[in-house]
Amino acid sequence: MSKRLFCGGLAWATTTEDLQEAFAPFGEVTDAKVVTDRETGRSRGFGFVTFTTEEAASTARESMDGATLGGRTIRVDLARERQGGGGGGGGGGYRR
DNA sequence: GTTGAGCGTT
Repeated sequence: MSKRLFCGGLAWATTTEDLQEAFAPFGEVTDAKVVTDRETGRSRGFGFVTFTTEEAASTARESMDGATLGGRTIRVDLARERQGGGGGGGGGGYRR
């Protein structure tokens, strides 16, 4: 099981390793990903980080939300579930 | 060579 966090407001230069390195000290990051445009390869300015425990995820969220990374203040929140079904929680209820 | 709230491609 793992907890996922959504990271927004990232600088265009922020990459997956930057996220992984930035969240690593808060817990064991099993997966990190900065969403880049599939066609241009440029960063979309947001990404996701997966932790092994919600405790690490919570600590990272409380510590990194509003923090500065790559020169820009980033936003950290509970990520939503891509697999339809779950959804809810985090940034705000929204259905798709 | 740009943009700035958000929730991702295999």
